[in-house]
Amino acid sequence: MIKENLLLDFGAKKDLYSKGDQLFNEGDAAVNYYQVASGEIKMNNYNLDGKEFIQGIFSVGESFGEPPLFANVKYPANAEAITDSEVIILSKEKFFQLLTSNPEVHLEVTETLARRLYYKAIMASEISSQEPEHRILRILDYLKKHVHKVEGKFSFKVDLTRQQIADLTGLRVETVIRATKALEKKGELKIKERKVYR
Amino acid sequence: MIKENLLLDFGAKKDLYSKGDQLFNEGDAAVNYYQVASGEIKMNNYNLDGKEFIQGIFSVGESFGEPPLFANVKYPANAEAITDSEVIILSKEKFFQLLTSNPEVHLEVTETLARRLYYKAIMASEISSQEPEHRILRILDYLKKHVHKVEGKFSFKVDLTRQQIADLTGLRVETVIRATKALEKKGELKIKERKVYR
DNA sequence: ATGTGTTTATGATTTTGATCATATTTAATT
DNA sequence: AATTAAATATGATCAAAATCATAAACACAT
Repeated sequence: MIKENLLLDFGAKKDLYSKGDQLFNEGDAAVNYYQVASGEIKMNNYNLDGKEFIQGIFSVGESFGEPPLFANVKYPANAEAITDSEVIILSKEKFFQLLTSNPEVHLEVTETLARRLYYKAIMASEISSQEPEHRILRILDYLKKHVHKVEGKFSFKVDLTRQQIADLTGLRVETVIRATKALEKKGELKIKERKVYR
Repeated sequence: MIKENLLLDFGAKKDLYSKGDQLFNEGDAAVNYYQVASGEIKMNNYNLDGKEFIQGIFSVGESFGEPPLFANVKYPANAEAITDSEVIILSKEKFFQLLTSNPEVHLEVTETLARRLYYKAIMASEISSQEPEHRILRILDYLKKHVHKVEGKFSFKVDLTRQQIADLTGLRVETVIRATKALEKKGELKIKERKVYR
């Protein structure tokens, strides 16, 4: 996260998006730095049979879509507003100016990328093989520990639908529903008013 | 990749590893920057049932294991020499000194992380759902385009065993063997003297 | 209060990749 | 050259998740 004032100093603008709006699409060239000011943005892919895969969900303070700015590649996924959202946008050129004149911010950005890489590395190995129950627990544990940063049993209320969990894990809704029930029976998680707690 | 001389200037040392040697293990704290001088290093995980998942394979000039230096997390995977290898090692402190006094190198490191993130993003969505043939093609196409950087049909000789392809995609050897054969029949790839060409 | 859409739920069936077993070919080692 | 090990190959069976079908519960808008 880069301080809002600093971004505005370098000419960033705030944009409003309504639920369902697309910010950019897979294959687009990357020309901006994006940071969530309010609401939630998801990055996702749709594969050939129309099935969605959610790369990540970004909330207030989090940036997204920076890697292609550095790597000079096209966006590997789409960005879509999950809820009505405000997003701070800074052009690529000005973003790099900002980094050059603020090395400590550059280091923070690198750290952000490193953290995301860490997440992807873990998910890659978990998703590749493990059974459904394993995949679900790993995703939930990651969100609990690294995104929402809460501790204690069942202290994390998972604010995702079964469908979204499916899209994060590459499973099917029915499988997620059955697996979460099985996990509740095993005491790995709680289900209260249809919401999952971990 | 950071220039060897620059690394040595900052006090880096070269170490020799024999095929099969472990450089670090999942869960270890990250204390060094690593860069391959010769040979090949892989980073991998073993899941509960002993199945291997290969996070990446790094050849001469490539660095690995940097993210945890920035993100202050434990290694998410092991590092093992695939062949006898020489590796340049620089301590975390000196690595950061190097970055601070060489901002352009820092930018290159960030770019490396960004590229790897791009790869992981693509793989995550491909691996999550697609059928085996799809997964294999995507991995091969990525290696062809982004790692070996060759163009033209069947111009890329895949220097991986069927087992390694399986470990990269999260599939089983038998599945990879059958899928590659099916792909050859479809004209998507060539098999010459047991080697796959894409 | 009623209707509409979304999310969760559950059973039956199908499909596909994993698993098991075993064989053949090629490469490495003595 | 002979032996051993590694990699590729292939058929048969099994298991598990996807798929299909359908229903119930809930959220919300009118």
